[in-house]
Amino acid sequence: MWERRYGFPDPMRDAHGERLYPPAQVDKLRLMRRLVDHGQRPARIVHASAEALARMLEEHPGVSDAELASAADIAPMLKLVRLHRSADLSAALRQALLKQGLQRFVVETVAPLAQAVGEAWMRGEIEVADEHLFSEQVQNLLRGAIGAHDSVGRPRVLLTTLPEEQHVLGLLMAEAMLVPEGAACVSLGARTPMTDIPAAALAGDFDVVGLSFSTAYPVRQAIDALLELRAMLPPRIALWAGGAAVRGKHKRLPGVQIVDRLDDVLAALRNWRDTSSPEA
Amino acid sequence: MWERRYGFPDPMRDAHGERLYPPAQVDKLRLMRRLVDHGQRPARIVHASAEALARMLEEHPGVSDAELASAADIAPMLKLVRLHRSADLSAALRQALLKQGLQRFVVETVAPLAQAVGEAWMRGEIEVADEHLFSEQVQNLLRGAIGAHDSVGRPRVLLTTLPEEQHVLGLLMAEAMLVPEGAACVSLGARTPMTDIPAAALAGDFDVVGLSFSTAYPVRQAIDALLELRAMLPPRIALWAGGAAVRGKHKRLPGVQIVDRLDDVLAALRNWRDTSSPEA
DNA sequence: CATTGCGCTTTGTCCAGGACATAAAGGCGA
DNA sequence: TCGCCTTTATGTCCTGGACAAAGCGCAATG
Repeated sequence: MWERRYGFPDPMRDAHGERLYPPAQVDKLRLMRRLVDHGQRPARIVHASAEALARMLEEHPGVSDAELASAADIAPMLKLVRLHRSADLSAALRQALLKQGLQRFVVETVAPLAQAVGEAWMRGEIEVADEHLFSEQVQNLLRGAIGAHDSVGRPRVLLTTLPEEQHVLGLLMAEAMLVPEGAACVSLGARTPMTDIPAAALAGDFDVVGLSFSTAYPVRQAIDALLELRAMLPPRIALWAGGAAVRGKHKRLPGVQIVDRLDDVLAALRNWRDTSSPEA
Repeated sequence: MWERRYGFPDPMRDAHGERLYPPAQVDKLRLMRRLVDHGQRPARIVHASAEALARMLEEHPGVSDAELASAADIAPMLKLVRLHRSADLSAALRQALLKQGLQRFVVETVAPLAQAVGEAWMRGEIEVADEHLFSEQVQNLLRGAIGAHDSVGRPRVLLTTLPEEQHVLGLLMAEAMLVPEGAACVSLGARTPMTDIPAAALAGDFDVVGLSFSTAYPVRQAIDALLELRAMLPPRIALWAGGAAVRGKHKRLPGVQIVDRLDDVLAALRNWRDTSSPEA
């Protein structure tokens, strides 16, 4: 479609008329994708040179001042990710966990570091492999810490993502916030089909269903899916949603508890206990 | 394409000519997909009724006798998966791990149970959510157990999957086999781009790169990718590959160590140490 | 008797131009 | 300054044709 409309990309053709993309065009497309993911529109950037696009990425609005401030604490760890120092990164994370405790570790270390890693990837400063490495190390640590808690309390929370969303860190962070408060969390991991979610929620006697949506998730699709899910779930089961795609969408999502920041998970939990305990 | 060629599916159309698939056709397509994944060809099954397809699934060749035998031991756990008893399943797995130790747990419990769960899903006896739940519980346990070991020995092994392969259990099982033997494993999780793998292997001073391919992975694609990767890696870095898609393909993959069964991971490890220790 | 090679059949993907639903942006009035 | 509405931008779907590639069976060979 871009080819027809903007004249770019303009691939070569093989002997049978199929498109062959020169590396230079692929590189430019990768740069464009990052900018589009950040809100730029294709028509605005399609005619810029690769160098100009790279410059736009570096000048990108970036993290807010508040986040930059906390970034000072996590800078050393970000450097370890950049240098592929997996063993050192693992040790640094473990130390932070021991020092801060699970909940503070999530709020003060994992969340800002994940954001910083994502930003760095957006700017092309680190590679996919580094991002994967970071994600794995955090998963190892969080899963271990979560596993150390019992899960027998209330509410019983079912955590997962929709099929298009494959990022799991959001779920794990939520679980790590909830478990120390005595909630019983069960995570289905990523990519659970829509129709399976209400079935699983009913079968497992859950009080809350929690979904996570990362930046890349289409806002409209997230809202439609949440409203549909709300209609499929009985009223006694609460629906919580968190992540960039639903931030600030309270108004458009009646009956859905929006979790804008990690702290809000705890607020939602208190709220649930206040409104539900009388009947228990 | 099937619509043009076989006359099925035959969707309704909305006011603007776009296809609308009645639930019955979607159900039949789901049954067909399972059969196709098991090697049936579309033309053979497209004209059968939904009932006939369901019968074909149940009569499907299924597990071998040897696997059935060991399945007797895991039957109780499979039942817990079916009944969505997440807490009991978690406890049963934990107990098996303590009793058997990490390596035996992987070989005797996790692997056959994963296979049984996959088979049950294929037959429609359990839902996607159950499979996810099982996978999550196993991940929690294995990651915790792996994290308890140091990773400072040799060989240094980099584990991951290619972009089309999202199953992570194979990697975790391999890691769980290797770590108790004193190998230093780093997993990048699933879906690492081809070009990032050699870069990460060189940057991290690795001796071995290990890839996992599940049943659904196209055999041809796996072989091409492995040969390409072999050419991109320096000779001193070994390339190991495991999973259903590469089983028995030794001949077509010179220079690649094929891991047919979990035990072969240990054989490959011994082999590497025998051939590499003299120079160390 | 197992195995390799070859040709036929089956199956999936690509091509092109047209149409239109839907999201974002900009203008206008309250 | 906010919210609504029009206009523009953007992505997805449609159709029918063509062809590459994967799978299957048969024949020939060690």
